[in-house]
Amino acid sequence: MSTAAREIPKAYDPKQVEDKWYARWLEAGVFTANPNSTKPAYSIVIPPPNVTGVLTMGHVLNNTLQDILARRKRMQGYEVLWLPGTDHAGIATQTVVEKTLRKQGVMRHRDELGREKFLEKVWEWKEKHGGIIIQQLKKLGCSCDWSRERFTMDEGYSRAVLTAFVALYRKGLIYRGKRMVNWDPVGRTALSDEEVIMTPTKGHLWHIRYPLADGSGHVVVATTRPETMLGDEAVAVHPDDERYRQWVGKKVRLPLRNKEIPIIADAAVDPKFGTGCVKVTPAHDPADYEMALRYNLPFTVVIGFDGAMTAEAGEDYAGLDRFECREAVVEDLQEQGLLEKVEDYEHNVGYSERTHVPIEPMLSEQWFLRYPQVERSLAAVETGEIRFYPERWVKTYAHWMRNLRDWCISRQLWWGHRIPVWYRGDEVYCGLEPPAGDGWVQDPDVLDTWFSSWLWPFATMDEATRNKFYPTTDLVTGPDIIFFWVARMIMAGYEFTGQKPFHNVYFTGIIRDAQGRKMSKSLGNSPDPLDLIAKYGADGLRFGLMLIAPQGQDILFDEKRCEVGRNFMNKLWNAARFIRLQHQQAGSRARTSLNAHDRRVLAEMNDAIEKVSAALDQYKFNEAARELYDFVWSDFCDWYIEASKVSPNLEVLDEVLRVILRLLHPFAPFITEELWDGEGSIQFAPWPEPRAVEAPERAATDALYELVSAGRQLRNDHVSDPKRKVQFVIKPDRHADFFRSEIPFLTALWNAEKVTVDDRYQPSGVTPSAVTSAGTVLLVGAVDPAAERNKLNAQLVEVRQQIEATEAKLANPNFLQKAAPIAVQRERDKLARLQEQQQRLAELLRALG
RNA sequence: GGACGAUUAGCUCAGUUGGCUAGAGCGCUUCCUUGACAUGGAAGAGGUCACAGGUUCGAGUCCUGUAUCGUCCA
Repeated sequence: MSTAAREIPKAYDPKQVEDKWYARWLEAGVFTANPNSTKPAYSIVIPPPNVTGVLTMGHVLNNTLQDILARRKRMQGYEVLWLPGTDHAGIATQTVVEKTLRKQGVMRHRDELGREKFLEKVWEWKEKHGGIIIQQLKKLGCSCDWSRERFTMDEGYSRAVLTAFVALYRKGLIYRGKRMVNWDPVGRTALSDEEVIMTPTKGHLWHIRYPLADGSGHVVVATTRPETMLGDEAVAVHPDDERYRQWVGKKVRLPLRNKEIPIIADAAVDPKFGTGCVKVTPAHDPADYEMALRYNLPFTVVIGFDGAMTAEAGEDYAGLDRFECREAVVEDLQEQGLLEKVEDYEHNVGYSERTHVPIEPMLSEQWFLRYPQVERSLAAVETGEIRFYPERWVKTYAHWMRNLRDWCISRQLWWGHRIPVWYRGDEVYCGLEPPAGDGWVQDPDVLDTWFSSWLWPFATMDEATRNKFYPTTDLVTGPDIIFFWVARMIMAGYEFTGQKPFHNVYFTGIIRDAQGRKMSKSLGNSPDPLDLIAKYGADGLRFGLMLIAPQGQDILFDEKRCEVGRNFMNKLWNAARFIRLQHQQAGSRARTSLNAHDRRVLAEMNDAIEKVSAALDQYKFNEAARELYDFVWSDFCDWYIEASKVSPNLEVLDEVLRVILRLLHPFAPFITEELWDGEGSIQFAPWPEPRAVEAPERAATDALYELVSAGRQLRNDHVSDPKRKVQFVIKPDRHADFFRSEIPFLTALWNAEKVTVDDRYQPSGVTPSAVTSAGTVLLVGAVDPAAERNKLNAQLVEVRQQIEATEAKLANPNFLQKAAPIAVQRERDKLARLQEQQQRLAELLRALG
């Protein structure tokens, strides 16, 4: 082995390569987008991860896809902007910081610190833990323009958020009002409808007797939340319900509270629920709230913002937690003989997305937004002005857009953009700056984080950048935030820029573990991507993931996938290593002197270019990855490199490798850069285009490869000693001259002593043989005649079955008449081939005696 | 209850507008360290394409229904 060859390690080690190249790329500034470039623009904005978050498999998937898009466009000659950044994630970050400060004994509740002091602590936290995820994205190889990194709480961005608020306020789209909202008693804040997760929960249905005020009996109401009865203001039945018609207008005496409340009739009551007679708690149930408005019922608040019972609940219950109170109420009802029965009951309970506790419907003063540009945003997606991939998400989007309810945008948090509204007595002022004069007090609430991120595609850009790169080209995100983010960005885009924010939206799948469970921190089933990168390399992780990420389907992730990716990189490494070693040896045919293998691989390379390009154009990343995998491993390594060992054509080897590296670069940026020997960085090497090639003899090479496999099988079945040199004879039915010219190739791949092509060969005695579609392969040497006969008979049975099936088809006049002529011809050809094989098998059997 | 998706080898998935003998990877069995690669090579076993109808000369592929699983919405 020459010294040069020894310098190329046998196994690919990504550690030696990845960090080195990323540092060089940063140094060269190759990711920085130039707004003055004359190249066509291509842009993506990153879905900003939580600033204090860490990289998850979901991020790996999402950002690999974006990087593939960005890198390919760079190669295709676009000026690419991939704009990164992070999100302040109001409630999530505040919750985490509060928890930590409590654990450190700094405070029990944030009120002890006060707003300013607390925010200082959050910023400290952000400085310490923010940016981890950015470093992780770099490890993954993401080609973001880091010079444009943004944070939703940055000064400029904050100003954009407040400006948007003021504009919408002045348009009358933002208003303040006392409404029934989703209250998170642990986070102590209101939430939007989207932040409530409905979860089927096992509970009970309590049937409670409410005595009639006139003492003439009782009605039975069914409820899943008995503690709310303390705030009941009516009992309701459906107006058409015959069972209760005579009760309507009477009064019942509310147990435990000893007050009279009316029985009303309302069409909102479901007569099939429970007894068909329901309690009405105006202050603690959205449906009851609506009913109360219709009937002018009072709103008695019995549960406070902290989730504990208020004084209105009565002295027996005031101060109890809502769930303790439930038990107490049930116990008391039971004692008074008013509990008719208890059933097990499963129903949907809303949980806070963040704190995971049951949401409390609560009457409270909040800010709401009437969504702008709804019609236009809906039409844009339905007409394909904005395209969704996969398209089926259009329906989900449209359904949500058609059933919009005003967005509760205020949060009772401190970490976030403070609402730009000031009060003085009855005066209200909305503006970017506090109004002049004394005595103005700013609204204490902050805005929903999504009220800032819906501006992300344009508020992250300065004017020059916007002129070049807005509207952005592609957005890559998960379908779980289609309402939270995607839909709202579209509305914001039209409202504030008059344009759509992006042309295409690609929705990824959700990453699950091997058992199909969603990856989550609490389950501990989510691997740390950095560990995976350390073990398999970023390229291996990326490629392994891409192979299993079908468009819009959920992805069952298993670490095995990374092995596939790593192994593929090693395979590629070694193919390149082989070519380098060849360069050090004498003897190569000229580029112009192509043999059948060269022509074939060049034609297959063209197919690969076309298929990979087409797949990427349609966002079918896994198809592109699979095509590359198959082309590299099977066509290039298994067949072409093997043929090259017999007769190399170095220029073709180099050419194919260079195309492979370029096609693979978006998926595996590091190894392809390392192996690239062209001018400059591979990042700006032109994306390959198919070019005219000499027609490959596909039928002949197919037949040749079939012969190779048949011969190997004979060897495997009949020769136990792998070192033993054997002799093969081919009795060709076609391609005889070609086979003859490929004797060196066959000899090498069969590890044979001698290969002969002879169409008149007559075996003496028992000779193991195999019939292929282009001829018979015989392995010269004695074997067990019975075993040979069995094998041939088995093959004969199979061939006969196929002959019968094909004959039946061709005997069908309908088929002959109606099928496409080419389909008929195919069947005829197939039959002829099969009959030929049958004949060969019969001959061999006869020869065996 | 509504919408959408899935159901093909032990596992995870391909399978274009219906048309050669339904493919791949992993796993499994046998053999192999031969000068690219054991992160590898060769060969093999393994499938009633969820079920039931229908359309068609022909259905894994199209239509209808059913079942199971998943996601979103109410």
